[in-house]
Amino acid sequence: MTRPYLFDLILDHLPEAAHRRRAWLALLRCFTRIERELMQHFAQEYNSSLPRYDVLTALALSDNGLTMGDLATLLRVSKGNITGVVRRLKEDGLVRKVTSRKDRRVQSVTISPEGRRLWKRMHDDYDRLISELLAGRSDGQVQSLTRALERTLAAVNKPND
Amino acid sequence: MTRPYLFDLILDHLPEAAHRRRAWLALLRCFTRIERELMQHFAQEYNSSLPRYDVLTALALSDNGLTMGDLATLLRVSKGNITGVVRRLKEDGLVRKVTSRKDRRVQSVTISPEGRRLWKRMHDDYDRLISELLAGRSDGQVQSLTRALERTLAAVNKPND
DNA sequence: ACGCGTTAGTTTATACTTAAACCAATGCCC
DNA sequence: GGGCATTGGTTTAAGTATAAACTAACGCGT
Repeated sequence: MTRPYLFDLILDHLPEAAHRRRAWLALLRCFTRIERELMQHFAQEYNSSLPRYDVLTALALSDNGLTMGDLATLLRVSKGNITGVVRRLKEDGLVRKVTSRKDRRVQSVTISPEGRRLWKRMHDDYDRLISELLAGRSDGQVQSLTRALERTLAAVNKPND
Repeated sequence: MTRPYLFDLILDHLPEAAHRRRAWLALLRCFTRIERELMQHFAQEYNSSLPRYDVLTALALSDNGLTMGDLATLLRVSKGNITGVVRRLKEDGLVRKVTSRKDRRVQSVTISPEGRRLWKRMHDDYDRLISELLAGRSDGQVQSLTRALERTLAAVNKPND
């Protein structure tokens, strides 16, 4: 019925006891399913993308602007990546970028009024979409999933010694 | 202590009741954390990538080879994407690609012996890495996470009625 | 056999991503 | 103040991703 999917193929070849591999597969599917929904919505509705939204979010939530390095650290991406995304946002008038007077190596990036307006709309849409996508689960089920994921993340971050 | 992270910034600005947004944030963090680990390992160890591994996996688990369209459907990516990844795998001698004699539009892609050898190593590594990353969680905890994710995915796939 | 819609894949244009090389400004240390 | 390591960002090269335009082959109906 549903289109064939690589992960079903993998699942068929997985020993019953591969619990962790199954968990990762479930995580991967769940993530990519939701991410794709968000991505397509942003593309159609705003001709924009999740990386652009992330940069705008970082700037919108930071009062005094951020440097390129701040952005790279916050978003966990390379500095070269930030250079490109910010350049395109600037071309669209959504952010400003000025060289710091104290240290001429430093670029200070701030969100423009149009940028903030767009961000607000995207932000609301994002929340609404997530709510809709997860509407089939009760608050309790959602919170229990959150706890399981947070504990898993914590366990991954400090590997057992 | 840990480096500042956009998602912590967002979390600070989130109303207590945004359960679904919190769940998505947790899912996103957990996923990207593990994916990054896999990606870096594949890059360093095999000078390769997850998309390449995915294509090799699809071919390794399919007995008679696959067409470009089959690969695109299985991996849920565009056909143009497959064209590029398969071309590079072919250049590295990991796959073969021959035009079907029945229908000269169709390309039949198969994994080469070297491709299968590499895939086996990557596959074992992949399993091992996932096991290590999730070693801090008990089998029961892992299975409970899997169930929660699978139910969430099912709920996302058939929106509320 | 001709035309024509459909299908399979490739190409193109653009964006996002990284790592690594590079450039320029800073700030130290003597 | 001259040299030099460090730091902040950009550039470059390559891979990954999409959508949309395109090409070639098929197959069907007449």
